Amino acid sequence: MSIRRTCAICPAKEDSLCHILPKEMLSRLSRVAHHRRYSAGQFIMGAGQQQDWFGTVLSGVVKLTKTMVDGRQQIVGLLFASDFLGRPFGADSPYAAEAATAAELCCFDRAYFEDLMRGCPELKQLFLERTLNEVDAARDWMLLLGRKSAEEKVASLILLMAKRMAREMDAEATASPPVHFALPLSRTEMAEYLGLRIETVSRQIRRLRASGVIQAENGRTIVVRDVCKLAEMAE
Amino acid sequence: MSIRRTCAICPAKEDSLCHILPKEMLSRLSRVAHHRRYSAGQFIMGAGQQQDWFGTVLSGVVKLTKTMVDGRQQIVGLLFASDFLGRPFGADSPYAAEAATAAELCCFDRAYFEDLMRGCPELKQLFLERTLNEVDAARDWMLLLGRKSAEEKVASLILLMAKRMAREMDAEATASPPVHFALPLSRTEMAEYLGLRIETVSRQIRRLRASGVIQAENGRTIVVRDVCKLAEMAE
DNA sequence: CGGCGTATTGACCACCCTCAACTGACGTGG
DNA sequence: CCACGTCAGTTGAGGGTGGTCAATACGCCG
Repeated sequence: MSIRRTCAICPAKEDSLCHILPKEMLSRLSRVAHHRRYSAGQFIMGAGQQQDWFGTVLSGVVKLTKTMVDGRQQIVGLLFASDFLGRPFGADSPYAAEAATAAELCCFDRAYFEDLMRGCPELKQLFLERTLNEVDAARDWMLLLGRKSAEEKVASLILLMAKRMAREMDAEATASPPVHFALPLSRTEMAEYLGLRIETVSRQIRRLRASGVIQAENGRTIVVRDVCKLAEMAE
Repeated sequence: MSIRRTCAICPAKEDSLCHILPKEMLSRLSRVAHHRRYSAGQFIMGAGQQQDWFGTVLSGVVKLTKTMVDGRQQIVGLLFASDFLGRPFGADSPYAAEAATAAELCCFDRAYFEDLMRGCPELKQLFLERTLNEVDAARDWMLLLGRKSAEEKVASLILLMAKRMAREMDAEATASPPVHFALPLSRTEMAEYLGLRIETVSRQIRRLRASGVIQAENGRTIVVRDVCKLAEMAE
């Protein structure tokens, strides 16, 4: 049994959950997996309803959101390439998933994947470790939301995006100090992730630009000129 | 092999991680487990250092905190009876644990417990599900920190504490609408959990009292007169 | 009683929100 | 080709929520 071409050229490869699967299991999984494409802003899955599939992000950025009855919204997580989307084992996902940029997912049947975890302790172990990391990331963000100033929040977010987006690009681009990338989030989304208003985000970005730490050509492209300074501003 | 008395009378029993262990495993675990007592405010484990043991909370409340270099602090989680404390599998815990009230833990050796999980899929499964719930709880709190007003924040926290503390008491006390309990957190700690200042918390509690939703005899005891109204204020 | 730590209360102020106008990019249609 | 609408982002002016600082009250204990 050989691995299908789709898996052999998988962009998430080494970082994905499935890469630890033994060859024959991966081969079988690849047979039931299928890809889905979403355009920016497109709805992926809803809050409070159990989805019959899970997915791995192959490209693009997916946001997880929570919404209050009166419409206030908070982004509670971002998924980049190789991240896993879905809530296995019973409970339904308490948040909605939406494509922040154009995105591609590799999807597999819910029951199938849960069986796979039961049958492959290594897979379950890896998933568990990822979930533990998600807890840590969420709690890190709690510190940001609860204690940081608007300036620190925006600096932290740009730093986070720079780090994660850099991986999607060539290694050489990552090495050279002035990091150059396209923001995967709109101002509105940045605000929703940071617990701020869009105007505040806009003003803080202006200040960062004025201080020479970043350089923004048009609204969506950013050059981080001084990563250290930015990290320092993010505390 | 019989189960030791310590486990037979365990206050966390049905809700603890270990309750799904088969008898003989539990029996062996109980032999290596030992209890630790902490007084309110006492330090339990540090951030960034790997502990050589894990624990289950038997009584009291434990807080998990993150601190910035300049001293700003955020509580990122609360542990009540039957909750698990520790970060298995490699990574060190990125937050500190401290007793919020007098607390008692049931502790077991790190390596031993990790082996136990490897040997008992049911245990690992339960731990995984709990971890998933922790992610959800952390993200719920992100919504609170990012989007709720001071009034909603305080109402949410009192509601949360009322729910969790009620379990520690008699079932009859839970049933009757006016819930009566002792706050496990000081004003400072409430503020650190809510991303507010102590004075703001104090003022909001006063407003809740003025509106008749709660009733506070001395600083640390609270009676929730109208649970529905409180839930409504928390959104 | 005095001392200490925690909580409350008040006065003031700053940061961020709110509202509103404006700009620029893009697409459509006359 | 330009007029027009739309949408995202920017900028400005003003206001409110929650922070800051300081004084006071309260509970606890020696």
